[in-house]
Amino acid sequence: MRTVFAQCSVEYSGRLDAHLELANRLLMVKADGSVLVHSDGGSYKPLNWMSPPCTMSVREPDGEETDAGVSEVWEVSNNKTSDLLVIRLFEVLADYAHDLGTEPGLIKDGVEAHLQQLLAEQVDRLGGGSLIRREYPTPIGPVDLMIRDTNGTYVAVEVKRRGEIDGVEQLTRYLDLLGRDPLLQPLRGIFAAQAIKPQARVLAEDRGIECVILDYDEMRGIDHPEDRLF
Amino acid sequence: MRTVFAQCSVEYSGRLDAHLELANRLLMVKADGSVLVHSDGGSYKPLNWMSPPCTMSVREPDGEETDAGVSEVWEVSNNKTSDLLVIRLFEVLADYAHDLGTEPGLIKDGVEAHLQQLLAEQVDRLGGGSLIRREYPTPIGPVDLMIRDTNGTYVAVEVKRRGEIDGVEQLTRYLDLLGRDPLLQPLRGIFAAQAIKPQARVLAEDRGIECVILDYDEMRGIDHPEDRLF
DNA sequence: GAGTCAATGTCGCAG
DNA sequence: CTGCGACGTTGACTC
Repeated sequence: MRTVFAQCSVEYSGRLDAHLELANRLLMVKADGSVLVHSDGGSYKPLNWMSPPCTMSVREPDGEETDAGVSEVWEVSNNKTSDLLVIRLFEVLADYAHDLGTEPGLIKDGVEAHLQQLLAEQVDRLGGGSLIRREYPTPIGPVDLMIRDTNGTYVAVEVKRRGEIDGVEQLTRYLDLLGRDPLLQPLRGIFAAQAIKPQARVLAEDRGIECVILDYDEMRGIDHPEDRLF
Repeated sequence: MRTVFAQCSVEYSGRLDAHLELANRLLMVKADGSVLVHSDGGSYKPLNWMSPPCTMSVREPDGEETDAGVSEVWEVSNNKTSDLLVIRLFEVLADYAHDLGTEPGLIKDGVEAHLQQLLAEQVDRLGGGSLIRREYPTPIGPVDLMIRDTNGTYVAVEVKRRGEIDGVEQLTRYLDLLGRDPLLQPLRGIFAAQAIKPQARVLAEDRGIECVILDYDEMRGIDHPEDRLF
C-alpha cells in the first residue's frame, strides 16, 4: 500500500466523464494496482478511483504539462472496460509505502438470514400454521417462507430487516407468479420486518398484503442459544 | 487528513455487528472526524468505517488489552445512530498527517440527468409529440418526462442509463397512478435507456410499455455546445 | 427531516 | 461467467 499526499488534478473517462480541479488530495495505490483519490471530507467514497483489475503507468509530463507545473502523470487503465483515470501530480507533499500483508477479512454477525431462520421456528408470530419450507422456489427467485395457515390458506412471506417499497414489489411479483399455480390456492402474502416504512405499508395493504412487525430481541430471546453461533 | 499504518483489530456495532481480526491496515482520519479502515485490496470500499458526523476519542488500553499487546484504543461513535467503531492499535508502523485545504469538488458529465435533458430536447426519438414537462410530479415521485404524442395520447417516459427490472417497476407504478387521472387519458409508457436488459424488456413489453434505446453520443452530437458546461 | 431515486454504485451468492 | 438482490449502501435533491 502506497499513499501519496499531492497537489493534483484528475480526469476520469469510463461509464461517465468526470474531472477534478487542482487541489491537495490523498492518493492511495493498493497492492492490486487499484487507485483511490480521497479528499479530506465526504464519506468513505473516493472522489475518483479505478477498481481492479487495472494497470497503472507513470509517465513524464509533456511540454504543455511541464509548463503548467505538472511533475508527473499517472495513467490508470482497465483494459476490459477501457476506463481511464489520469492523475496529474503537481507538488508532491509526501509519499509513503508500507507492506500490509494478508487481510483475514471482515466477519459479519446477525443479518437477515438469522431473522428468517428465527421466524421459521416461530410461525406463531405470523398468525400460526405450519411451515412448508424456507426459500420456497419460484421462477424468479425463492420466497423467504411458505406457510400453510390453520385455514389451509397458503401464505408467502417476505422477511426484511427494514421493510421498504422494494420488498413489497418483490413479494408482489412472487404472489403474482405463485397465484397462477392452482395447487397453491387460496394464497395470500405477509410482509414481515423489524420496521416497515409508512409508504411501504400503504402499498402493501393496498395490495392485500398483511404487514407484521418483528421484534428481533424478543425472537432471539425465545431462541435456543445452543443452536446458534454466538 | 491523517493516515496511520498500524497492526490493529476492529469491532463495529450499528446496523449490524462486524469485526476484523488482528492485521496490518491503513487507518484514515479525515478532517471531519470520520474514520476509514482500508486493507491492501478489495475496491474503494473500506473494510470498516464511521461516517460523519461522528466523534473520535483515544483512550489507554485497559489491563487485559495491555496484556494482549494493545498500545492504544480508538473509539469512534455517532451519537445519533449509536453506531460504534472500536479500533485497537497494536504496533503502529507509521503516522502521517497533512492539511489538504479545500476541495473544489467533482464535476460529472454523462449521468442520467444529462440524458434526460437531451431527450427532452429531442422528443422525436420517442416517436414525436410535444413535451409537457420534465420531472412531471406524481404522489410517489416525479416521472422523468411527460409527453403528449401526435395522436393526443399522453406518454410517461422513464429514462435510465441502463434499463433494468427496477426501472420497469418504477414506471409501472407511475402509470398505475397516472392512469387514475381522467385528464391524462389515454396514457401509455415508454422505457428509454442506453441499454435495456432482456428481462427488463420482456417485463416492460408484457405490460404494454414500449422500449427505446438511446444513443448518447448521437444525442450529444445534436446538442448545442453553447448550452452545455464543456 | 423524510421520501425518493441514481450510482463509475459495490458485494456476494447461486445457477 | 451472469443474473439478482442486499448493502452499516452513499449521495443528491425535493417537499
